[in-house]
Amino acid sequence: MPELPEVEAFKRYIERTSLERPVARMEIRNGVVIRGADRPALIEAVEGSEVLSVRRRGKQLFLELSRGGWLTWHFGMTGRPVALERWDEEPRFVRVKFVFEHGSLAFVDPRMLGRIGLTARPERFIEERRLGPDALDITLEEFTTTFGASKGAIKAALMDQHKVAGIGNLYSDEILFQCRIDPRADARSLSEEDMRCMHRAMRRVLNMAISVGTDFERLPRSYLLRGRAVGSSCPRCGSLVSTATVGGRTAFFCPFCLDRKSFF
DNA sequence: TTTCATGTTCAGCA
DNA sequence: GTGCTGAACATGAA
Repeated sequence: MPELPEVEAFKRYIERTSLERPVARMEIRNGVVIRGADRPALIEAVEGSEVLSVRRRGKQLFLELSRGGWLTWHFGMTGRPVALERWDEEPRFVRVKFVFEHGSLAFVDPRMLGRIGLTARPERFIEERRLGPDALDITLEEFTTTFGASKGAIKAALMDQHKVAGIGNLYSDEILFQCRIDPRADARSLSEEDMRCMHRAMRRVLNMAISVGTDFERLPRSYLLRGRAVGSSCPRCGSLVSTATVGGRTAFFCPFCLDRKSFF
C-alpha cells in the first residue's frame, strides 16, 4: 500500500512499536528483498543493534542503527511492516524478520518488490538514487521550476521520484482531479495557477490521507480515491469516470470535470 | 485461464 | 540528458 501517506504511517508504526529494542537475530526468509545488499554486512550491522530513529524521504524509509549505519526500507507495491509480540500469529509472506528479545518486527511483502538495504547515511542514499525533495517539503517555487520545465504528461512527471519524492499512481490521480487537470496534459502547457493548485492539492491530499490513517473510506466524499474503480462515477458531477494509460499506469479521471478540452 | 495491480529499473529508440 | 514504450521482477486476487 505504499505511497507517501502509507509510508509515513509505516514510519509512525515502527516508531511506536520497535524503537530501542535490541535485535537478537535477523531472519532472512527470502533473499529477494535484500538482493543488491551486502548480506554479511547487513547482518553484522543489524544484530546487536537497536533502531534509534526513523526517517522518511518520499516512499523511502531509513532506520538508524545504534551500532552505526542505516537500514533502507522500500516497500515496493505490497510491502508493509508488522510488529509481532510473542502471542501473535505470524502473517503470511514474512520475508525478513528482526527478532527482539520479546517480539519482532517483520517485513511482509507478498510480491517481493520491496527492498531492504544498508547505507552509511540517508543523504548519501538519496544522492545516489537522485531522489527529489519530499512531496511535503518542496516549496511552491521549487515545484513550479521543476514541473514548468518538464516535458510529457503531467501525471508521469508527478510520479517521477527524481522530480518530487512520494507520489505514485493513486495520489497523482487525486491531485490532478482536485485541480481539474487532464493527467495526459503536457506539463509545459499548464498555467501558474495550475502549478499553485497542484502544489496546494498535493499537500492537502497527502496530509488528509495521513490524518485518516490512509483509510480511503474516511476521506472526504469529494475525493476520487474513495471509489476509484472501473465503472464508478465522479464524486463531483456524477458522470462515469474514464481511464487512460499514462506513464505506464492506469489513470482515473473525470473527462467532464476537466478545466480544458482533451488534448486528443 | 487471463488480466490487473498503491513500484522501480533497464533496454531500446526518438 | 529527457521522454516514451515495453518488459522484467514475483505473486495474489478477481
